Amino acid sequence: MNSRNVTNLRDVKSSSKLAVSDTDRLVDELRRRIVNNQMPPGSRIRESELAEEFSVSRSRVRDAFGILEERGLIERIPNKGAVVMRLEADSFLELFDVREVLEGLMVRLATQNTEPEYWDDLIELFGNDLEKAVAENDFNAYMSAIAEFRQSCINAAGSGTLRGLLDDIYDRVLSMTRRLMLVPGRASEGFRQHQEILQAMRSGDAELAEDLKRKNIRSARQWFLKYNDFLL
Amino acid sequence: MNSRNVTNLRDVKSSSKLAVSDTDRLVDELRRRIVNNQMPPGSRIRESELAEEFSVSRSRVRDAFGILEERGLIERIPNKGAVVMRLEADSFLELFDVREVLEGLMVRLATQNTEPEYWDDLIELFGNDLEKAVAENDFNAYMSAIAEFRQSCINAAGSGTLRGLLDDIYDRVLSMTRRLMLVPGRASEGFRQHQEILQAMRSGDAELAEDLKRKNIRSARQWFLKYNDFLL
DNA sequence: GAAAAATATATTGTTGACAATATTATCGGC
DNA sequence: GCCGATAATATTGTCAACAATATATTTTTC
Repeated sequence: MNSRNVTNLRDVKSSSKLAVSDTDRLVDELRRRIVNNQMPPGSRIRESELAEEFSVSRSRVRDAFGILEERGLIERIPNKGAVVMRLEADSFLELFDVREVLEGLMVRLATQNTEPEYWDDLIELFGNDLEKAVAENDFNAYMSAIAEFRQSCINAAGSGTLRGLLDDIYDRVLSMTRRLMLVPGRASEGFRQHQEILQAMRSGDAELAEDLKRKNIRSARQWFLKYNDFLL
Repeated sequence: MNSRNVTNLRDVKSSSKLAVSDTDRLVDELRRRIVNNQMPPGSRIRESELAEEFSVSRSRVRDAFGILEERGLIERIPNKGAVVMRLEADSFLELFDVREVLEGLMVRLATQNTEPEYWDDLIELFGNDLEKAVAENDFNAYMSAIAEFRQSCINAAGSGTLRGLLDDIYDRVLSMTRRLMLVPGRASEGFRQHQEILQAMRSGDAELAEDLKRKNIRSARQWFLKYNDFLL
């Protein structure tokens, strides 16, 4: 967190244009590459390479590495260098556990803090068109819809603390989320679950929404467990 | 999270003796000073001062600042320096919200992963002696008991991811926890709640334990709300 | 020819010097 | 005496050279 309060780096950057340092840019770009699997887990990253590519001094790269390390995206081994963190099955299960409670909290707060109409746009987004797209395996459309849902919820929840925690976790599970979507049946189930959650939110039932969101993550966890041989 | 997997810095350091860098030591000491209010919120911290005091180069201090910043303990303002983060009432309420779900998860997992006997020591610790101590306002005894409870739960839960999140939050709320203890009635209520939670854990009822822990945090939140004029 | 030792190379870790910026002190005008 | 401009100081930000460490290569020895 930089010129920031309790919320984390990205928020402030997106809300206040100025003061994006070299380090911040580096962090952002490396984060992008990691979550897009352009730098797959286990990849070695050399400081000097990046310094040259981005035309910055090695110190900046070093600072960026420090932040990425603290976020759990890379691992630094003294005198050996940095490698993209490799997540094991255990870690994913742990992440599912914390996601269950945190995303549950997210939708509860979001529901409590908004008028029912706030959700109409999302309900429309999760309508027949998207259902068809999901049925036809258009995962990009589904992914961006999920992302929008997530973003709207975080904004509505209005907790910088929660946003910070969720953002950190999100980076670590994104690639897995995408792979999980490929498992036959998972996407359409997830779609339906999101519809149900949105209905609960629209009707203002925060407790129900929380419960449904938790069930949603728990079911994703089940699919992961069942297919983790293929997913990891 | 450093030469470390998903867990965070402190864990690894405490489990593997070697490789405690200057930076790590600095982070630890500064963290201690901040949570003990030796450096109260709003305090300005100068890099060169610390560099001299610890006989390290300013770069190390800088690295440490980066980590503390990412953890939300200090705020860095470009070209102006670092100040200890000042938490507002809103932030505390946000922290209570996330604590509620995360500590709930903590006791649920802890209960699931242990044999009933695991909790006997803690149950004894939270016995008549401690009750008397609390009644006589011996807050140090109570604080360390709470800390032990917490640590046992985290260990039993066995999730590095969760531990990392809780540790981060802990640092930010410790000073508030201590102040809240001074409010007449809060300490003894908290004590009783912990006894109940321990009973639930001892009997293996994970769901109940989670529910009780959540109620525990929620009641702390209520007290905070009621007395925040005095607490902040 | 294989294993061990010694050398060479590459990469990370650390530092102190310098540049950029903000804060404080000084001075002159009214 | 007070306000604004300007200089002096202090503090953070950046960098490039050097040291320490690990890895790869070559040489030596049996």
